Amino acid sequence: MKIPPVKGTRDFYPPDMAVRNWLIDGWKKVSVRNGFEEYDGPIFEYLKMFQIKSGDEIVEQLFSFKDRGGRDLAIRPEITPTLARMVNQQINSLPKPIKWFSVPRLCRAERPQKGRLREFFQWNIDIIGVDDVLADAEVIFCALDYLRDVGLTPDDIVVKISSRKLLAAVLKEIGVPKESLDSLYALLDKKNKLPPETFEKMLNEQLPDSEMAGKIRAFMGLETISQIEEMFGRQEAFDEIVTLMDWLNRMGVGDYCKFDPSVVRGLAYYTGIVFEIYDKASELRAIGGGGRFDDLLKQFGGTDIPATGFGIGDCVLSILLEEKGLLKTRPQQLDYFVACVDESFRDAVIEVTMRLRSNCFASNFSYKAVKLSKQLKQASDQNAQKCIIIGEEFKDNQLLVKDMVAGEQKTIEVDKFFAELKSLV
RNA sequence: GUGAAAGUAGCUCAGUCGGAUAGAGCACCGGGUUGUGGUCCCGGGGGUCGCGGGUUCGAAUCCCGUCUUUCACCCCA
Repeated sequence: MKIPPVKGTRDFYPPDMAVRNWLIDGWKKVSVRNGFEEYDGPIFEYLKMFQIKSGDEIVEQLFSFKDRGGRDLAIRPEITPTLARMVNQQINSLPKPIKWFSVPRLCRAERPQKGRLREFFQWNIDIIGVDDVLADAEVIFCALDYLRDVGLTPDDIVVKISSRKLLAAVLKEIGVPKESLDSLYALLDKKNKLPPETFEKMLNEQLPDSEMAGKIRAFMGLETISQIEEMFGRQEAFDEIVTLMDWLNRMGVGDYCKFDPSVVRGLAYYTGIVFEIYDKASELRAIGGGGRFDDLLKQFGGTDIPATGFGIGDCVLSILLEEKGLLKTRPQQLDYFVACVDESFRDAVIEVTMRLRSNCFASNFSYKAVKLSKQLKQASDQNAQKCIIIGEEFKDNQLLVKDMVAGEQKTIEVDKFFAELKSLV
């Protein structure tokens, strides 16, 4: 019986795995050089952990199950609740600020489509315990540090930045009642994702006052902070976003960043700076996004401590990098391939190979003592840097070492060869 | 969860007014007489045409269902 892979999942054959490793190694490397430490949690948690932050409707998007003790559990669709739980558990003993990162494997029971699968990897970084906007800048820098490192330029991607505080202030200025804010955020978040007519219709439904609706529409279309100041007067939240932009410029990533009031983020828990990273052509869904969530740890039963962070998934990013020709792989690398001219040298092949391996050199050999030309082909296929050819000269304790890149070869005494290797390690 | 399109070898695809042993390129395996790879030449294996049912003398081809993929919704933590 043939069993197909589960809907929305991927098999990682060695070439795919090489790409995945390259991608994730890059995330980890950049996290570490930005001063973040890696953490991880279990891949399943209590179902209710995921309801605290996102509500009941999210349960439909979860892979959930009962364990044998009747506990309601779910495979993690995000790692932020786990982060909150872990931080809260040891809040008093953790040195502040907490700068942690993780690359969790996540599952969401959504309908797969371009750039969205049911199982994926997501790079998360978070700074907990700093309410300075500098931390938001550092988080954005960290994302761009990676994206720039892999070769994406300001012509390829843009970080659209706004502020929940600013949005709240403007909506208050406009006269929107406080109780309509959350549902309005959800709608505004969709502005660029819906056809204009549909957005208009939904906006009018939520906000019958046409004067208010008009002002909101005008606000969403603004491109600079000073325009907002002209239209709505100076707001306290301005300083914060001006400072953020200033930091990003000083950090050298200002040309990737753009103020954009239409960035809202759908989730209710964001409290300050919010941002989303898009491909410049806007043909793909968001590459990633994040923002400040100062109340979240408290909601998870912890202390009142500020936090900011982001998440970037592997699916959309891979598509973009592939399109730009920037996707690299890290294929199999062999230091040595040990070949022999005929069957009589098989024992020597095994002996030499294992000795190389014991000295920490990646080495391989052919199970069948096929023709030397075939063995060399295998060596090429496996990207061996060098080949050791064992033939008649082995009887005089000599090895033939062939450089597969340069094509040169030389004979060397066995003991001398291994002595030189040791000095290399 | 809703709607649309697609599914033929490991991959990219050809093949349908319904007709005989279903093809190509790439990949894979083997060979090209003495101990040298990344090129070339020759040969080979591999498909119950996604799966199940129906119509028909006969189905890869037509119809229905189902699964998967892709696209658009819902959603996007």
